[in-house]
Amino acid sequence: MAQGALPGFRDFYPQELAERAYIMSVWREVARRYAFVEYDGPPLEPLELYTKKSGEEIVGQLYNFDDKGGRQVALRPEMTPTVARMVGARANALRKPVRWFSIPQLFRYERQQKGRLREHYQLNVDIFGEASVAADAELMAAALDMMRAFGLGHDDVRARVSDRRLLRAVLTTIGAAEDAHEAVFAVIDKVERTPRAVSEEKLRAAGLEESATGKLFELLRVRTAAELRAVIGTTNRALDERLAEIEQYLDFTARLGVGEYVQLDLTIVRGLAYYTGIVFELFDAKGEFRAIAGGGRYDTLLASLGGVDLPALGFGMGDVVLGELLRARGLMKSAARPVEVWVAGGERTVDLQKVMSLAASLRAEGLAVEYSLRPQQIAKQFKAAATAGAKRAVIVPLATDAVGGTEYTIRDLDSGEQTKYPDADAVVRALAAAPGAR
RNA sequence: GUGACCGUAGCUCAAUUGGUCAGAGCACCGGACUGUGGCUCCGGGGGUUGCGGGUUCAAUUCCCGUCGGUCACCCCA
Repeated sequence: MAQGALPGFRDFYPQELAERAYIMSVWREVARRYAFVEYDGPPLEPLELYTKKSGEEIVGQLYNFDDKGGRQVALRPEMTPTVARMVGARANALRKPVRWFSIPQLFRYERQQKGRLREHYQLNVDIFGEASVAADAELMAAALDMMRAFGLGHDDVRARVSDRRLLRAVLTTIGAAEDAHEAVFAVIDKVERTPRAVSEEKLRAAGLEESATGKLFELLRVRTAAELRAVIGTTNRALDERLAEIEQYLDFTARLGVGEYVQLDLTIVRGLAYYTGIVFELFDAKGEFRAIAGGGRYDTLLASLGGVDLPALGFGMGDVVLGELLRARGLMKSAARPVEVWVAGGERTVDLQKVMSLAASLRAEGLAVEYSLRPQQIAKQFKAAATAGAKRAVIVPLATDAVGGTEYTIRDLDSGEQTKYPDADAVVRALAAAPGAR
């Protein structure tokens, strides 16, 4: 067996690259519709950029090394620190809100598994400088419009939304002490893949009363704001504020046309990281795959990284899980550009020369042209044209003999329809005038 | 980092209880088809059976190690 790519890394053969290009083209197109503009940063960053935000533990999960100048560097595992730096550096000059997106290749030194490699391309969409929930709704709409653009309807994809501040208010309301919240978050984050008895035990250890635990499990099953209000029963000012906000958010997403995808789901916590407000994850409705995308609001991150104090929110969407889902649903397309015209001619070098001249003229018109690089039987050339997926073929008359006449023929390889032209110029004019040879 | 399962041509797989078992289909290349393709027929290239040891008269088939793959845990992108 020949040496393959490193574990967790991918070779992109033309077919796979065409699929990747398709995914990226959809990302870019929808991002454009939402007026997000593209940026990029360096794939290699100072190690410190990541340890400062996530602590030293993260180093075990990074591709890092000392460069020849003795600097500690790392292949970027995420884009947020980079974009935070970039925005911070020009915060005053940028028109707010800042709407940026990027499609970086990210790296993570971790054992690979389904939907998770050591490298992937991840769309990052962020908004900086806007604290309103309208921005949260806008972000969600962009993510879901991408799903729609890929052909994934609300029967295929679910957007599960929560809000950390809402969850805190809920916890307080049901009687969970402030200092137990973090521990409760951790339990909630894993509640779906943990036996209930285990979760209950952990909640008890965190100091929750039996009644509060029961209430919490009820609340985690809630999927609308109205249900939440009904289940929790009592209310208070902090809870009211948060409920009003999430309700407005849900209304906004509906106004933006993606309401049927969105549901409230307090089990969504998004790790333990830097999120401060509304958080969300996109899943396939059947629950076969990992999260397709995830994100939320991180209003304090820029300031904590030593930059400006700007509210911020964003989401990431990787190409791996999305690709798996699209393939499984028969929705994967390819951005491959096929051969538009195949030029066929006789079996001698003089014939090949005529073929080359015509090919050059057609290429000058912008057409994708291929031909047999060595003189061969015309049947063979047609076989090659078919295999290449060419849309049309041009048959060049023999250079010397008059067999077959002196006219050029354009043949539609799908329909078999043929048209004759007196000379090469006429062929070029005909093909250049009728592009769309896809 | 931990655990389970798996590893035969580019792909999908076959090879009786270890004994001509290294094969088939697809793909690729060539020929049948000396001015027209995708069909058909024929032929060809390509594998030290992931790699390295061991057991045995004999291993693809058993054992160990290693590398790789898949899945789960950890963690999260």
